[in-house]
Amino acid sequence: MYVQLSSFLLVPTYKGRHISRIFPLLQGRCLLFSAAANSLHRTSDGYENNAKKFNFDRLFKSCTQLEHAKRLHAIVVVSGKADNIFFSSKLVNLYAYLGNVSLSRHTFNQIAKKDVFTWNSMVSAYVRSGHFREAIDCFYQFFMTSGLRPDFYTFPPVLKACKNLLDGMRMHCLVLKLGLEWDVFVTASLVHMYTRFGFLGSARKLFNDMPVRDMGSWNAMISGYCQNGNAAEALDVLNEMKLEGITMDPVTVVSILPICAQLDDTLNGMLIHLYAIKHGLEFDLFVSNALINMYSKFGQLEHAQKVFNHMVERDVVSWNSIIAAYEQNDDPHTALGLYYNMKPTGLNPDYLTLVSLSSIVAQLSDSRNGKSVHGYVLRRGWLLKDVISGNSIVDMYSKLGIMDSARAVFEALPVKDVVSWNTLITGYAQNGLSSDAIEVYDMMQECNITPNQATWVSILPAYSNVGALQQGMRVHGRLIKNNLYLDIFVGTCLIDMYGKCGKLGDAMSLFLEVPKTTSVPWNAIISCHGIHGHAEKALKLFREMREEGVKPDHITFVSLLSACSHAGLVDEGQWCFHVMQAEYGIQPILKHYGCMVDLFGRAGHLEMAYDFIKSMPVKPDASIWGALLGACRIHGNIDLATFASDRLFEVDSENVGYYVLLSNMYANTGKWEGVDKVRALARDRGLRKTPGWSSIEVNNKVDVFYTGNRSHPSSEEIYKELRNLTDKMKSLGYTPDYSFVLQDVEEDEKEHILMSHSERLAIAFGIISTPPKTPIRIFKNLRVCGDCHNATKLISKITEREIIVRDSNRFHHFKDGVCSCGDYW
DNA sequence: ATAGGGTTAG
Repeated sequence: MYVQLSSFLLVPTYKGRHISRIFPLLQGRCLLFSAAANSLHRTSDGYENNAKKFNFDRLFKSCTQLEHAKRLHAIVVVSGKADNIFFSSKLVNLYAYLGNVSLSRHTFNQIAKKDVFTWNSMVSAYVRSGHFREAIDCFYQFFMTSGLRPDFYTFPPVLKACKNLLDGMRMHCLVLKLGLEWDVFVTASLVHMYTRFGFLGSARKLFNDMPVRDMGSWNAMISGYCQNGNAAEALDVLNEMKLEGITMDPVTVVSILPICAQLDDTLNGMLIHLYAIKHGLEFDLFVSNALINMYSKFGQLEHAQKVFNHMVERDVVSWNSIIAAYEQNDDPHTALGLYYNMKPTGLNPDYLTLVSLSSIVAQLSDSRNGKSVHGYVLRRGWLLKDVISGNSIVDMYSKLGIMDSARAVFEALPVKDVVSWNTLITGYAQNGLSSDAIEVYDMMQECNITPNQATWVSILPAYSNVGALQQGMRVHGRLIKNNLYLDIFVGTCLIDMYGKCGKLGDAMSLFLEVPKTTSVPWNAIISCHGIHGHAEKALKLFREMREEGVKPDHITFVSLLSACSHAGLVDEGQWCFHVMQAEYGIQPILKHYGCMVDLFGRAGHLEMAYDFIKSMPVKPDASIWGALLGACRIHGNIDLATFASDRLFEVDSENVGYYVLLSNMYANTGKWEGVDKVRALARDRGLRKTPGWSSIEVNNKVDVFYTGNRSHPSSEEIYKELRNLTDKMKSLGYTPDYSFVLQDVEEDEKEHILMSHSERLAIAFGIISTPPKTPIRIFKNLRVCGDCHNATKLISKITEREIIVRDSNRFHHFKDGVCSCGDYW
């Protein structure tokens, strides 16, 4: 027999760890062979003791690869043991354990006379390999056709396989019918089943009625509460357990740690860590993984890293956790380094590794590796199998600004959940493509997907961005119905939406309703007053915020400083800048410096602005020089402008706006060669002028107008109305200001160019498509043109309409021939 | 001989 078997059993890759413990004297390539042969021999010869010693169980457990299992199977067959229920059922289990359930099934089918153990093995094989549907089917086949009675070994796996409450309750009935509820394992499994479907009451009742509870029962109840986010109840059960003198085991610790993370309870988290050390659970794989995740959520990366370093054994979850820890705490470089360190360990990245990786490349703005990540996920088939993988790729492309790819991946997803939609909507909104965001949101509605908080938080800013007040109000109504409008994030978005759509009063009354414990809603309302030019009110709100003990953050001060600069409140702006550092210890960032330069410059204190730049402790970037340049344009200081623009282009700005600004200054002074120079520079750097557009919402629909656009259905009427208005304006003393025409063309042509600016097209469309005297609200993506500003004042007088124009900078409220900005902007 | 309860996420 030895000779016969040896041909099967040349095992070149076998890791001899388990076997060499059993056979310290036998080592080498044929270990498995010897052990198997010995074991079989003695068993069949009736050497009971030896059979136990060299038991097959150890051998089965030592099979770590499918090849080993197949060889073992061969031994069983060759030695005529294929009909032995024990060996065959073991093989059924083994194949399932090694991930090949079809071989399990095949082996199972070969068994002529199946007993309860055999059926149990098959059922649990399906469950272990994740084939829940098949497990349930197999169970019913067992129950209905085999003539055997399922026993208390059958139900724990079957209950795990139930994928909805109905299945679970049916099983519960069967358990009662078969009188198996006395078994701790069975009842604990029922408890777990009920918690999985959120039926915590039923679970708790079963748990309370248990006459005996083992560790697994306690853990089922505690983890049930934890996974449903019921931290308080989980802690109650934990205390009850402690009172009965039972201590936590690794499973309890692992269930409870995410709760500490969720509650941001650093103290208890560390106490449990100490407990784990004291009870020798420190090096448990699951415990360590859970600790890494918890410390990561606390933001304590050193602790997470320490746990990781001290681990004796690491699996994919360990690596995923430590990579995600750095990725989510804004350290993509370290995270990427860890990813590369993972490779040589021989562990294969799984889909969650790639989820982190996609976020890493997005944070690094690494488009090239973004494509590789996409390819990797695609090749593995994860994109089709798992929504989360797909969503993470859509998110990655959105963050990289490649919306076409994001859209393509989204379209190809076989299953889209609410997160998929949210990700795409947020992607468009964050990339400034508001109308695309709205279009996707409308599609989502048509597909009957129920939006959630994240949806509102991304669609509302898109509405405020194009001034879709009516649609925004519709969402507001819906939120009132769902009682979500007082949610701090949604509420803030609504405030922002009303503020940016010109309804400052509505923004304010909402602000009074939402909880105001953090700076978030305060920042929104302060910034809204700022863009409306109400700097005094913004300052008053800031004082109230201080009185209520809410700590301002750096965004609060950006809003305040910008409010002061738009209103020309130089002293107040300086006061804010001082308070920010002296009272709140907030170090100014470039945005704050930019606001200060703007504050001085706009008010005409160009020297002060320049001195301020020289006194800055950080290197000025393009936005700083851009602010100075903008001020120079307002106050016509060509020399300083030339100086500022030289500095500006030294720092290699990517912002087209500054090139346009400088080119405009040259154009205004007739220096066309300067214009050409700047345009060439922008072209060399691959920058294209942002096309100007204006939008207006009429009848729940947003219309967008580009400068000179004639493709609108009402184009004829719009130009007719504009010619009509221009005539009336001229009789009121309007003369076109050609300094805003940036092309070197004839005068007639210039007048036409001014008339077809996008803001004027939108206003004219508003006039012809709404009833007389209705207010008109216009949005412009760039700054409003100076000549259009003058013209709009007159149009508001001629048509007796309020015209509210929001540009990239602030609001202009035109009424009776004057603008709320007092021509200071 | 066969079983339950556990960590990572867009």
